[in-house]
Amino acid sequence: MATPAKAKPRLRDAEATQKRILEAAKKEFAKNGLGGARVDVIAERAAANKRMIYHYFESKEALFQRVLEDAYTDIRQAEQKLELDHLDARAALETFVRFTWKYYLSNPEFLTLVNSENLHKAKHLKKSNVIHVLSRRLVSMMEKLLKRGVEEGVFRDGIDPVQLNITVAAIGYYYLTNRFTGSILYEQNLMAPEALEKRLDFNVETIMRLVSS
Amino acid sequence: MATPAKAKPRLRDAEATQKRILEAAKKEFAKNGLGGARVDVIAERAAANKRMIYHYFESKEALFQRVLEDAYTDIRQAEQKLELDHLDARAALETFVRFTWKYYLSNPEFLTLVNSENLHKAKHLKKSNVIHVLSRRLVSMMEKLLKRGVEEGVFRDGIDPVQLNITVAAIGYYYLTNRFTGSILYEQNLMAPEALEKRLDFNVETIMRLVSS
DNA sequence: TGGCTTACGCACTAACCAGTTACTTTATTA
DNA sequence: TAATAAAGTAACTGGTTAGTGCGTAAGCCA
Repeated sequence: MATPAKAKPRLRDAEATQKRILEAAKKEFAKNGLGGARVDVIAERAAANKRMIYHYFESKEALFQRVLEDAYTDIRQAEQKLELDHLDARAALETFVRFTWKYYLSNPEFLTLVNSENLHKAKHLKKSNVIHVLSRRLVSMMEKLLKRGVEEGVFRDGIDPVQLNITVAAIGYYYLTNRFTGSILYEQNLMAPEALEKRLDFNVETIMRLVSS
Repeated sequence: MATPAKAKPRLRDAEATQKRILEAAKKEFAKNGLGGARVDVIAERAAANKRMIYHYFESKEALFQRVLEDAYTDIRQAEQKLELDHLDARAALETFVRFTWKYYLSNPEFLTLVNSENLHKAKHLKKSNVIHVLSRRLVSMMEKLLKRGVEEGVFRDGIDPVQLNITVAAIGYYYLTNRFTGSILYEQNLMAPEALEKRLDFNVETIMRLVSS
């Protein structure tokens, strides 16, 4: 009754195995980077045989590309679900800043995967076809939001949506991806609940002041 | 006359060999991360024997720690050389923002080394002793600058110097470390001279608006 | 129910790589 | 100048790792 779709838990389930491999791979790649990740570890954590990884995903690098694509798809889909049109421009932008922060905070693997991909000069993302459609939606969302803010008289004119997107990402991403070195340099636990709250407020302030007319 | 210190270019020069190893290691670690870096490659690029690396620097990880310490020392020293006290608060802060950007731009290895260290949860930086002194100087520099700005009546009161430091770093660091994925996502070359200039101006604007009274 | 497709697993290999052993060569100093 | 310390080298080792060959059995369909 509770699980109508998967009536019989098949002993052999290609789809489920692939899902387990992808999930394990995301964790392993995020933890150790592409180079440091071990295929054997992925197989073990997926409760699958290593042979299966090469059966479903050609190679370690092809698997990494798939994990990366899935990660971008996930964040871009979550952004689209925000439905910022229902809010006035200022509230919408603040919602977006808070969302971005929370997404990074609850999906730290995303940060590490992106870092790893940049270490490899984005060679895997280059091969991907799904990426462009996703990010175009994000830019046009920000474009509309900025235009609306100008019309409402609360945002100044002429702000580049790409620069703003990058900045919103940057102020959250940098803090969180460098949380370990940051905590040592500044001699405080940057991941303490109060510290996180403080940073999010600071980020909202930064963006609001940046766009305000 | 031109080189008074090193009269005879010795065939065997411990100091010079160590320097060559450190320089080669910085490049290799920055290019491939700690895990992806190859000790043999470092030895070859340093025109030294691999045994020398273990003679001077115990292990691969100890060498990485040393490279990382040197990198932090270099940027902190460069910051101190700015002598921001000679400028009014607004000019001083703008100078600092522009310096930070230019430093990252001309020392991209720094970004990758820090990323790599965070992938390893800052385990090497934890062992370091020189780091704290360096970063305390940076925070107090920003503290003084903010205080001066308030006294001049150009900055608002109550800005956390650590948050500001993190933000100045973030808006430059993120753009540059993610230049490869960014160029694909936004379908433009983020490293084109005009794009770089545009970003730096945007960053100055972001910080100035953030602190303005 | 027998035949065929495909999910799955064991055990291997070829290459790689951090670190070491045992040695030679060069410079310094008693 | 002989002794000694330090710089440098080549070849090796033990462990690891991405990728594979080959075999087994589960599920599907005629």
